[in-house]
Amino acid sequence: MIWPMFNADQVFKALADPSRRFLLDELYQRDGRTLSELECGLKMTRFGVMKHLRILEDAGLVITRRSGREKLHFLNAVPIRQIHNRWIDKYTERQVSALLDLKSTLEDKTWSKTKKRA
Amino acid sequence: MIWPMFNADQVFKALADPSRRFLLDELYQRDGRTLSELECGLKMTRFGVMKHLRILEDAGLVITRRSGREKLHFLNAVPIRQIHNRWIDKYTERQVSALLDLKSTLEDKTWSKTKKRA
DNA sequence: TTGACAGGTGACCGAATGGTCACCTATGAT
DNA sequence: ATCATAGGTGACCATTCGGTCACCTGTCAA
Repeated sequence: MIWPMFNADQVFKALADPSRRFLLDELYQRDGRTLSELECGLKMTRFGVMKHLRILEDAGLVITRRSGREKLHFLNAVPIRQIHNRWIDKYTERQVSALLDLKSTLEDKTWSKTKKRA
Repeated sequence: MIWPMFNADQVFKALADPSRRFLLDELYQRDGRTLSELECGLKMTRFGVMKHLRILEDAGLVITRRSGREKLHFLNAVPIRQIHNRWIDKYTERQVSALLDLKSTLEDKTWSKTKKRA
């Protein structure tokens, strides 16, 4: 059987750049975007965006499909989950996720939904 | 209320280096190690390891406690879970984690527990 | 108290990274 | 056919990053 095997180093390196995380955020919000669409959100030339998308694709965080002369980009969450599983076992997961659920509940009550992301 | 707020950029940058991921692996296996203990596992001078631990600590991935002239290091999984939550919603989580559980089950049956990590 | 041991700082250097540009290929509309 | 549009490549440069070293601080034991 052929499972897509993700190179941990590539995944982490890919996630290390804020522009690439922004691209993942965009795809998380809506899949299937083209290079030109994704280019709009970043103050950067097309070539920079292309380079970033290439790195995300090589890492397996983004999957692409050609459609005519366009290239559609899709988010793949599997490598993210693998990162999670590396340092969080089933037991710890319950504690940590409960803590963060509580945190977001409190934030929604007291403040507005302000999310600070880099 | 004072919640420990993690800077996303620091966390991802911290995770981008294989030596630092190795240090987290070590602490995941057993908490409360000193610099000297952690130094042994890496082919690097003490100063390099110290720099890496500093970066992990600043990112909130490692928490430290002084004990006499020693400094004990502990793994903190919360930022890892936050990464997870950024791109994996509750619905996707079920699919992805089921997929990875199946994957590891199959691997345990067919092969031995070989883990390739960078 | 003095020496050995655990930890810490700032400067420094080679390697890797982010971003741009000149230039090229392929697809679709007219 | 041809021209605008979407995507792609390789070289190049400034900045950042990983690692080392000379040197310093603090703590425990004899």
